[in-house]
Amino acid sequence: MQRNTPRKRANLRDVAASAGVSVATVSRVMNAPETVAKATRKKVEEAMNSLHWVPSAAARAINSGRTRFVGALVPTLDNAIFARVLASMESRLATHRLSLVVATTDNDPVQEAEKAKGLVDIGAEGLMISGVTHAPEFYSLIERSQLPTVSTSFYDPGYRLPTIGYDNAAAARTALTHLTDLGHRRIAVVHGPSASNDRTRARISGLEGHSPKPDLSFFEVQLSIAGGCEAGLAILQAADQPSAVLCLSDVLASGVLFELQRQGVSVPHEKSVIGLDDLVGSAHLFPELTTVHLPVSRMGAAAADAIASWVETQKIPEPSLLNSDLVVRASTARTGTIGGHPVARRARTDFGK
Amino acid sequence: MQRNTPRKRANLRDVAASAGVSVATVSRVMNAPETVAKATRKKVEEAMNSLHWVPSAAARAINSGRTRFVGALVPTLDNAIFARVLASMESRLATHRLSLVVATTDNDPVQEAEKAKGLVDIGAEGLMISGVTHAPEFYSLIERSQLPTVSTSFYDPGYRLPTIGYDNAAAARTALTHLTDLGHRRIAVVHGPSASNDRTRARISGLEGHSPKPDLSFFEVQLSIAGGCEAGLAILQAADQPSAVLCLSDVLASGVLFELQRQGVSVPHEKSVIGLDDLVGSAHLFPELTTVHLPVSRMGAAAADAIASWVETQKIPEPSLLNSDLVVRASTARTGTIGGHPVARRARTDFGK
DNA sequence: ATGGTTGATGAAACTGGTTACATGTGTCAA
DNA sequence: TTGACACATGTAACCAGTTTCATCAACCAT
Repeated sequence: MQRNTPRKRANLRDVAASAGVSVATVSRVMNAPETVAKATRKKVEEAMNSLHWVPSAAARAINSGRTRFVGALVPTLDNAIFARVLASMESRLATHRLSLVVATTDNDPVQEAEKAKGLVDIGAEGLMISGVTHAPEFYSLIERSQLPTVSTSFYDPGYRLPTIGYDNAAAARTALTHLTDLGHRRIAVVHGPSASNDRTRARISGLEGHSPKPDLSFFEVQLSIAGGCEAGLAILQAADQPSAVLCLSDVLASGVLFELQRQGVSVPHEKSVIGLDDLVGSAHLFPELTTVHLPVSRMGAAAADAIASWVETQKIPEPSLLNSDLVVRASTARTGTIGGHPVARRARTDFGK
Repeated sequence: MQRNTPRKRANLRDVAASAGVSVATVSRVMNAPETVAKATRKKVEEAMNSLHWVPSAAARAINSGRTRFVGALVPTLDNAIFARVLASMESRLATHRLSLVVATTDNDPVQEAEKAKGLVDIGAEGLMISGVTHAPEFYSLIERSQLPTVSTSFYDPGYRLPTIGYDNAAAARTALTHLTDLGHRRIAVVHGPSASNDRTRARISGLEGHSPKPDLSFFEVQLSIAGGCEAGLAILQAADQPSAVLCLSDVLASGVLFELQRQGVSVPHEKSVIGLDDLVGSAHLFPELTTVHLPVSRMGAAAADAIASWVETQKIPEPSLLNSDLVVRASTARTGTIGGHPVARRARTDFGK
């Protein structure tokens, strides 16, 4: 029973005519109801209802100059880390009565520039991006449009855009130090594609010049659980077996963990594994993953606040460094310690029939 | 060196004046460059640049009647399943030159209605929602605004909105049948909050009246890995130990898996575990998770297409049923079989130093 | 009765684009 | 030389709202 009337949507004038008032009065009913006489208001509201009138967002926006939404450009939604950032950003933006438009870039600066253009075209009031590397077209776009844009996932007060993030190099170093503190010297480092990801490069660079100097071997795989599995297998087939695996991301660490178990290698007894991110699930893996916590929720909220205030006050927000910290759980142990770790492979006790 | 000029953004008239042409010509340079003489075009482009002019999306929208973005209302971004749906939706929408605005509802119909209102207010051209249960205000909103809205994550051709999804009851039944086929009769069912989630309820109802009739015990926990762990522990403490655990979601299954391992219970030897969703990581867990695949990527893409076509042609799309299928992996085994499964706890072979 | 104030409403200008239509110029065939 | 026509450009109306300012009636104090 489709009503095929190519019904032209009613507009404010139609409502005004139908209610027998002026357009100004209708507008007032929307924006300042208390200034309209009760009887008049009622008439207008009835007219609105009977015409199924919904005000045009565009027409409002043209007057206020505000569209009330901002865009976020993230590499992918498949990594829980970005989902987390967006989740907290979205909820914080909501408190500023702002909505969030999401665009994924697949780590490709060209796609990023295109999607950014698309966001500007549809009227985004601000932008959130991830990482330091972007296409020249991207920079010229935000330059000419003077669009409030904050860059996240890293911290650099000297960057051309305000940054809100953590020190990736330091986070990686924290993880490495934890391993060397536990006596590990031969360490496998698992990381995602470094060519297309500056944060990965920053993390790798944080491993340089460490003292005591460890013997690092690098494994580059796709940034996914499957990639982690792949790395886990490759590590086991290497000539010199490392005593610990340092994963530059928790998803990789999860994959490594699963694969080591699959291959019968006990963690942390035979090998320690450390991650970096601290995803919500990481605390519940088996064994519970030792990792470096990255404050991504706070980062999302901070980015939301920064953009909102920039949009509202026109003042460029200060860059902000969020600290990351080591979370020691059950997947790392001192070298040479066999069976000594309290949580790992706890014997089954009194369950079962 | 902030330029504190409270610079009013340049508009089309300013550009026209600066270039010494009419507004129509400037507009043409934007929309039909080939109709403008080369020299003129150049003049105009220079004026645009020097004034840092970016056309107002709102003003464009007011003429075209199009804002070029649609909204998606999902319970949360923290569950990988919704991240997946949104990811595929976003990329498919991009092919229709549409952007995606994301709003989370936290499974709360009131929040959902509010956020929906927000999306309509900022001009969303269409909406995607999840699940069958919504607030009356929500329905009246989409009714009066006549907003193209598709409902996902379930299938019901009789629903008031077109649905694009799978049969939740059937998917759960598929999982259960797999377990009974393997000889399991005493089965623990782990699920998320049912009160606030109709899909969970549908899945539970799919378990009813099964033949052969299994002995089911239900464990309701938060829909998270932590919740799964909790359920895993609770199951082990139950009086009658089930031989299999049916999780109505893969995140729960992951948690159960981790916890069982932590407690020294071997899967699938001592207990089989089956999930429902088939998240990308599930294939790589240890042991690889047997689950029922839900075509969420296809669903996201289908929803994007449906909304796009509805917006463009004004024709209500047909509801669409996507089928789900069993994916047998390593976490389930026949009852009574000890050590017989090929993948589980394979002995460590020739690795190590 | 007069003037001042308040409250409710309307007329019209305005936002920043698009576009129908009009105008003016140059080229070419008759 | 003239008419036809294409091409480039301009004028002004238009989209759907908001907002300024004016108007007018009612009320109250003088």
